[in-house]
Amino acid sequence: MRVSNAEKERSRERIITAASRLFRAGGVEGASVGDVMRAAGMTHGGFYRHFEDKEALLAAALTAAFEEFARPLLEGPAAEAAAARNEFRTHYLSEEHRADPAAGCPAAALGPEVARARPEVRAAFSRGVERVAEGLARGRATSGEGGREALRDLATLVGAIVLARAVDDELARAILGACAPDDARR
Amino acid sequence: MRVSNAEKERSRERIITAASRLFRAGGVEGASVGDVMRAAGMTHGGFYRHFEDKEALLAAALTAAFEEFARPLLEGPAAEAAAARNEFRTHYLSEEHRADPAAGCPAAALGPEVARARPEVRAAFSRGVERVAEGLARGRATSGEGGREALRDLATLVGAIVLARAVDDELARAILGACAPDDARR
DNA sequence: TGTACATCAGTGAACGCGCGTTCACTGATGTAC
DNA sequence: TGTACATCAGTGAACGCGCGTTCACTGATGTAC
Repeated sequence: MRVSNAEKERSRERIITAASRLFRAGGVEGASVGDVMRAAGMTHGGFYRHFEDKEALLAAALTAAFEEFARPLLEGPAAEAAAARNEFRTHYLSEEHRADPAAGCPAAALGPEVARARPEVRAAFSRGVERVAEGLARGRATSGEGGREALRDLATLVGAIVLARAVDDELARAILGACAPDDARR
Repeated sequence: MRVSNAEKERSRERIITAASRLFRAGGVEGASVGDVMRAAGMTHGGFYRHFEDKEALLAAALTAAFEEFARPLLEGPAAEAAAARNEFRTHYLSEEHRADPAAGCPAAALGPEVARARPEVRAAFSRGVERVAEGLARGRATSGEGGREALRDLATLVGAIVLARAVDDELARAILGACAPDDARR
């Protein structure tokens, strides 16, 4: 039975939200279209009324995940940007973030899979990375150097959590600790 | 027809070498057991004379890939450790490494998949990360600080290449450039 | 505003396909004497 | 060293399974008048 346009839009949002969590948790290949639709409260058949194919959903899920993930960096007043950045970094390198990829950084969870995906998916990922880097650059040197620092910071964070999640607990703690700010300079 | 023990051992090495390349190139799920065996010059049925299952092969492939990848850092004389480290870093952040994951860093190519794998696989990955970190720590401060720096360097390298491979070319260049040593201090 | 009809969101069965794994078989290799 | 037999590496067919995607169908919604 047909549902209203407003309800269709709500269905679409539920699908994207579910995919954004399930893909980050288990990888794109670890969550089937059926899994995603079930998590969104529907059956699998209706999926193709919303997306061309599974990879189109991945693009939408990445955009949503990055936007949500970068929000704390981008929404506060400029004067508090440095504080927001520190808080972001601390959370990023926390045991909670390591243990909960479903709500965590999409770049760390899906990078290698996106590297093998269609240009459309890579484009969504690129825009997301730019958003996070933009957030990390706020309130920094206005020259190109601020952007450079932001990108290097982001790379360190992503690498740290990718490694920490794949290694045993002891080594993970050493990695996360090594990448944490060790003084006020950072 | 049965083959000699020596030939069996050679078969095993070919399987591991093929898997180590194919898994890095396309992900573990992107290369089937049949693909690996074909690349090793055999048919799929014999696979289980060598490995319990596909994940056991992943553990072996990770060990081999890390050992090969860390070798340049570990084998030279101690006096040249700093130079080897710089060369390693430069190659790591190069366009060649970005374009050729099959011969590249196993951590960057397979981290997220390993994070979801069995303890046996995670253990092999952990030992590999330790080996690379050991290589990066050679000739550095003997205190704990040298190891800390090595781990942070490794995280930056891994994150940079994970991001660079998933984003478009222009942003990739910016990321790799931002993580490259910009003076003799690094 | 009301009516008649076209549209289409969601359902659930079905499809073709590739996967990891198993198995019977072959015949060369390993081993016990 | 030679012989007889057990072992087992590799082959290729077959298995069960889950996947992405398609499709006929239903009936509520959207729309043209």
